[in-house]
Amino acid sequence: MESTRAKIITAAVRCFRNNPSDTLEKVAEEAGVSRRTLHRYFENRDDLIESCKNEMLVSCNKAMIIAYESDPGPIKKIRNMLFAAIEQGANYAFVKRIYERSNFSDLDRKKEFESDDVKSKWFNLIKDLQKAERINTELTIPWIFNLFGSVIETAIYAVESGDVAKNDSRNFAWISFKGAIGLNE
Amino acid sequence: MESTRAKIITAAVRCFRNNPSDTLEKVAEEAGVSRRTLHRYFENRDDLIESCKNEMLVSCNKAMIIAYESDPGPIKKIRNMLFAAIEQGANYAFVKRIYERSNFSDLDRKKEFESDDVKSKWFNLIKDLQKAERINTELTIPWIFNLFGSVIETAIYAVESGDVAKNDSRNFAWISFKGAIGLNE
DNA sequence: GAAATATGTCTCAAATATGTGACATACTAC
DNA sequence: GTAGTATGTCACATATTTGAGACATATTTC
Repeated sequence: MESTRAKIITAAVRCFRNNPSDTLEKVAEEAGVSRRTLHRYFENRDDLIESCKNEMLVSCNKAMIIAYESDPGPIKKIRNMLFAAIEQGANYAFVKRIYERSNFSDLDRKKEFESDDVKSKWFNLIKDLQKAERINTELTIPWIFNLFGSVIETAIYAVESGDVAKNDSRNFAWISFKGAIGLNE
Repeated sequence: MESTRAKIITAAVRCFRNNPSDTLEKVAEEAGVSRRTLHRYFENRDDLIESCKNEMLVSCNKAMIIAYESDPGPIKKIRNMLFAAIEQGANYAFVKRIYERSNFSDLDRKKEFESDDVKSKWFNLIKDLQKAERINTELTIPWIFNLFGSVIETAIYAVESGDVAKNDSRNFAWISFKGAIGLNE
């Protein structure tokens, strides 16, 4: 059974993702605990958000590292990382939004995130494919990185909104991402 | 010279886009007016947000209709609509986020937006291209629609974050979108 | 089943955000 | 320059959100 702490974090991620100003009352309700209990685990709002960031970052990184290592081929690696991120759903979306919104006080953390193992692995894969002219050489790597995140977010959102069936979504995402960077598998 | 009302709306769009719970104090400051003045133009927070929605919707729709009509060719129409949306920048991003976040009370408006002229024009363009097998037939139209919005948002964000130069951004967006839907120009 | 731990309920104080009135000042039109 | 309009400043009432204490109740552990 999920710990109370974990339940609260899951609830907070769901809430804050839509609306970063949801009240702690609502988060507690969503988690099925009282607000008083929430305060026993998290001193204040910032503490809660900080905890969400950390946990989600760990969760996403772990999933993507596993995906990275699941196949020796660079293209399969990238595909599986895409799938893993989509599978993370709300977790991934939360991290992405948080860093989009990040202000100066978050810059250190952002740098930390950016210099992260997973990201550099991903960068190297793309760099090599571009060097080998397997993908479009007009596009810059930062653009491709942003695009990768967007396609993932689109896939997550498309399912949540009911626009696209869950099974279709990850396939569409891969087809679209491949095409977008000019990759012929 | 921009009217005070317009200044406030512009500021509100910028603020609420990052953080929908920014205080009215901050919006006023961003607009360079006092909070008291803000309240003279907008009864309350809801009134302000409602006004932002309306104005941004009008602004985006107008820009995209002009783009639509700027060229007889369907592909150029789509490309120019993409460019127009990117050009709208914060305006477009605000509208997109608002509707992603929309709850039940917004559903009517959302439907209104969805049945909108611009969207149906866009849908028909894509539908025709797909029927003519000019673009990938595996992908569904709702997916392509979501993707279109994401690519636009990516282009806007990539410039704002400094990752990609402004001139590159819209070209990258078009290259990527074309590729993503399998369009050969 | 007793002790320890976790959670809920009720309560309250402090902080923050909001809406508005009263009046001063700046700007515009004529 | 004067009337009229727009805006700023200050003050204040109200509502909301937050954080925590005191104590009851439930759950776990031994």
